Amino acid sequence: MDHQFGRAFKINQSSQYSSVFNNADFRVSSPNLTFIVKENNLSHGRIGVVVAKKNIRRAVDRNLVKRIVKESFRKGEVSTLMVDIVVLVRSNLIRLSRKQQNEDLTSLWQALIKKVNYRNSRS
RNA sequence: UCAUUAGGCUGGGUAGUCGCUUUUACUUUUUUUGUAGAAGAGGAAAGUCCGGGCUCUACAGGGUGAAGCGCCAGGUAACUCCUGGGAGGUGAAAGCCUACGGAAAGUGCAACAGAGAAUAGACCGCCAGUUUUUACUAAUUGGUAAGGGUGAAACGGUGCGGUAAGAGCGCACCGCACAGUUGGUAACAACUAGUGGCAUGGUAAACCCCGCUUGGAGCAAGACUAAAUAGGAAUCCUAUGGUGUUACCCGCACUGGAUUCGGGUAAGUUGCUAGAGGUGCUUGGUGACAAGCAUCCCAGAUGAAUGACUACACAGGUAUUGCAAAAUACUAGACAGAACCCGGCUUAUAGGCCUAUUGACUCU
RNA sequence: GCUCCCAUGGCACAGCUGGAUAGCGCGGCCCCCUCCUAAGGGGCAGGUCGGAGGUUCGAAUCCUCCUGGGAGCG
Repeated sequence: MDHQFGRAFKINQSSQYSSVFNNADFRVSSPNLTFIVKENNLSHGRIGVVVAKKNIRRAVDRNLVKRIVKESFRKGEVSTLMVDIVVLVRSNLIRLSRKQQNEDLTSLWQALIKKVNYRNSRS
């Protein structure tokens, strides 16, 4: 499997972010994370992580969370889906252990894939 | 060996897999893609508290105001920083701390207590005179700052003389001020058969005075490319006006301005990392630091690159067992992430290592 | 990147040209009033003035450094 993760896989403009926020197709969430999802016309998925300074105070932790989320996005199959994903992070995530974080993420990815497949089969 | 104090260094390691950013070479018609290689967070990157560089603004002119600093000498691009020295405070010592100019230019402040709180002050007390009384008792007039008491603070201290009682009233010693001499670049220190009888209480992180420093804005500074170009309509105000110009006035430069309607843009490149640079050696200096020589190129992201997983060894923490040594299990964790760049300050910081100092104990 | 403000009982505020018992309203507790409640009246508790240093005889107040919260400019 190809595990590339270049700049094309990131959402990197504020207009793109706001379009996802305003025209979201559906959401998937856990107590610590929320995924906001919108279908796109590209051949691959894109991801952007939003971490509020209020939720996670230290810059080290904020960057670490972003890296972890992107890493799991890259490893999984979600990057092949044609969706834009914005991830909102809550303050509890940093208190969990690394294992729990990964479990939380993988379960959310699976739920997301199910929803996308369901929508595709209906249309 | 234990404790104390001061200073410095380090800031987990090795291997593998998958990724990220920049870049070099090759590949490719250019972009892209691919292959191989190289580089990729800190001592505080932090707080934004000071000082500079750099950029723009009249290359900043004058005045008022405002802010900061304040023993002396040196270092530095500069500083409110650093080094060395002095003075004061503190500690048994090594050490540590100090916004450390002026209260003899002026103004103000000092609650409560106390007689009196700043051109001193008679509450008790002491002494003298007068009157009175059994009384050295009381009253009154005056003298008196030695004693008591108040307070954070009471207008030199101790002793002797002196006196009605007292008083720098006189003397000796101490302290203080001034002067001189010596040492020191200086702050300052030491000394004197010296002069003065003592004047000058505290507070300037109260106003203030003196001296020194500071024009303002900040890489979203600024420059360029492309696009849009921007000119249009209406109304109103006016060359004693507006902008540059972020305290105010003058001066200087440029110039008509404001509101509404409708419309458009907000993309990229550069600035951007060769620097008061790093490393090593030598020389000068007590030191901060400086000079010379050699050598190296060492992060440049932009919803923002340095991460994840696995294994091993070492040290650590927690729990259990154990007299202990140790064993087993779990855990991975110091503080923390560059955003134009430097010099400092301040704050956060697990564990480890090194050097010196002082004290105690033991041995030789 | 730059600049400024605030923090005082449970809550919202005053005191900030230094002077000691830190005050007011709402709330809490107790008592009175009422058949009972509300309203009304009386009383009580509750504060190391965000933290740490410094200046001063004396600091909520002045100065310095931190912590937390909020606002503005571009």
